[in-house]
Amino acid sequence: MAKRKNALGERISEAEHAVMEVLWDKSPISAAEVCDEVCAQRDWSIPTVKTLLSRLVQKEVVGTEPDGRKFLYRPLIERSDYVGGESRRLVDRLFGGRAAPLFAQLAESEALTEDDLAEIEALLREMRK
Amino acid sequence: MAKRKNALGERISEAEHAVMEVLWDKSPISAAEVCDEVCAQRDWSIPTVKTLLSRLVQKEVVGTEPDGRKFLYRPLIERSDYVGGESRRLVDRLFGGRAAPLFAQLAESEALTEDDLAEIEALLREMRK
DNA sequence: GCTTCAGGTTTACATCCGTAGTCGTTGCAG
DNA sequence: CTGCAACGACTACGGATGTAAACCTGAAGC
Repeated sequence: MAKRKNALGERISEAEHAVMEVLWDKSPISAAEVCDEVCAQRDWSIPTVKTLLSRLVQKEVVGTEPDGRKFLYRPLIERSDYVGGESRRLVDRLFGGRAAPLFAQLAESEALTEDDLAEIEALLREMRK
Repeated sequence: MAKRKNALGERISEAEHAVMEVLWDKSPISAAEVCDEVCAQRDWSIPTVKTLLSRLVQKEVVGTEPDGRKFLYRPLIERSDYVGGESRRLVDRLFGGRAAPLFAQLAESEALTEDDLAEIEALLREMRK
């Protein structure tokens, strides 16, 4: 299946997503700084981070700005857009586009904490207003 | 990265998932019958379906039983387990394991229909009991 | 100036995924 | 009995992904 969309067109892989999270959290930053954030957790080396960054730049979801002789990277897409897209993809693929069954599923697999329930109730009340 | 290997261990790819859906809907059935269900929609040929089926068998999420000359295939995992796992993965990866932000996200991106809201409200009331 | 080092660009390579073709066996129509 | 058609098994192959080394260039230290 072909899937070229807009700026969010090229899919972001899981490893790339880890890099995006760092950039969403703090940007613009250098490749080395990105590595500081993730290399430990994911057990990566600098070259790996560099590769992921250039792939993200190619996909036009990350932009660069020169800073002396190096680059600083910053995300070109909003985290909420990415997260929204992924969520929708899941809901479409597994629940026929309906959110309620997803909710039911989470409830059944005990993935909902008391806090979650309270928050969701609050959101619902909010939306009802 | 971690690789799980038991029943639900090996990840099911998107194409494989399409085959699983057929099997969850109707099983046990032959490869040809699976093809009848999906080859049109996904524009696949029989060899493709056979490949996907054998990969699923290798991953031990689909089982076979001989039926004369051929095999009948049937899923070895519950759809709800798969769906639950995928949902949880998404929630973990994108929302720090909390379901409420996912809900908020869906709300914000207008992925919630009036019906969804009503159903979720009902579910909430149910859980409160 | 020459060496070193940091940083980006290229290349590498194994695996997975999507998609499909070829091979070998064997029951069945002649 | 004999060739054929149906199956499953094996093979193929390009593209994406995870992971990383090799290489090039220019700045910074000595």
